[in-house]
Amino acid sequence: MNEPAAISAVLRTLADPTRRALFERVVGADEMTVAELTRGSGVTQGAISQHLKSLKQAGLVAERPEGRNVYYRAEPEGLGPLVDWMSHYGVFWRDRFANLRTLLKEIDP
Amino acid sequence: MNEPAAISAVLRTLADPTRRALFERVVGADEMTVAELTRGSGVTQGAISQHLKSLKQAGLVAERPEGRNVYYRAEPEGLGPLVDWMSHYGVFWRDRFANLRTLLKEIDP
DNA sequence: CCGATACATTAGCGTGAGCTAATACATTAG
DNA sequence: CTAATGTATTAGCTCACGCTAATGTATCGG
Repeated sequence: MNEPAAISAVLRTLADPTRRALFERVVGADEMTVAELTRGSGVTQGAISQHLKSLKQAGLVAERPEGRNVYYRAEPEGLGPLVDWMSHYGVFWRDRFANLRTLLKEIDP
Repeated sequence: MNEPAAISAVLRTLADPTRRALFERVVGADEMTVAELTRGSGVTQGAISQHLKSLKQAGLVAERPEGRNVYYRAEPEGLGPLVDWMSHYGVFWRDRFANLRTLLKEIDP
């Protein structure tokens, strides 16, 4: 996928609150099954599968089938296009760089 | 606006390709009128005004009326919620930190 | 004044997104 | 084998979105 399309895909995918919440839950855990993700989501299992399909196509999650379960995990590279796109507007980040600095130190002191 | 709503607004606003292109053009210049932004946009002036309204409500642009012209400029704080949201997933950035490091040095050597 | 210009707003149209309910398919349990 | 469980897929509904065309409003020029 070329970059502009990737950016559109990531933004469009994360724009939906239900789907973003789903992604955040996947991020929080190492792996989760569809059934676990359905519980407490407020929507049907079918809807969850559809959202996971979108997230997968956007490169934000990956799946690992095991028996009749399918475990989903977050995919690091998925947010890459968004990071790259925002890097283009780095001039706007200056007010927020305290956060980034903290983050940098925490990861690579 | 509370933070979750702000994130949704920013993501939803930037998800549309036409609107994102509009934002990128505003970022590229200091200020632009609606007529200038309409030229080469591929859509009607009315559509541009609608998109600018969305961008304004998301906090991504600001306006400065002057006579019968209205000058639009990019608004730094608008991307803040998105930066904050992504900071939460800093664990995913490691592959991309070269870019951020470069950016940091460039701004505060 | 009066026509032209710049922008905003509205109604209406077409399209796509998200949801449910139902179904299909594979796997496990008994 | 049969029933139950986990997941994906589909059809169909509703609704919001982006667009155009048209109109409204204010400002500038002659």
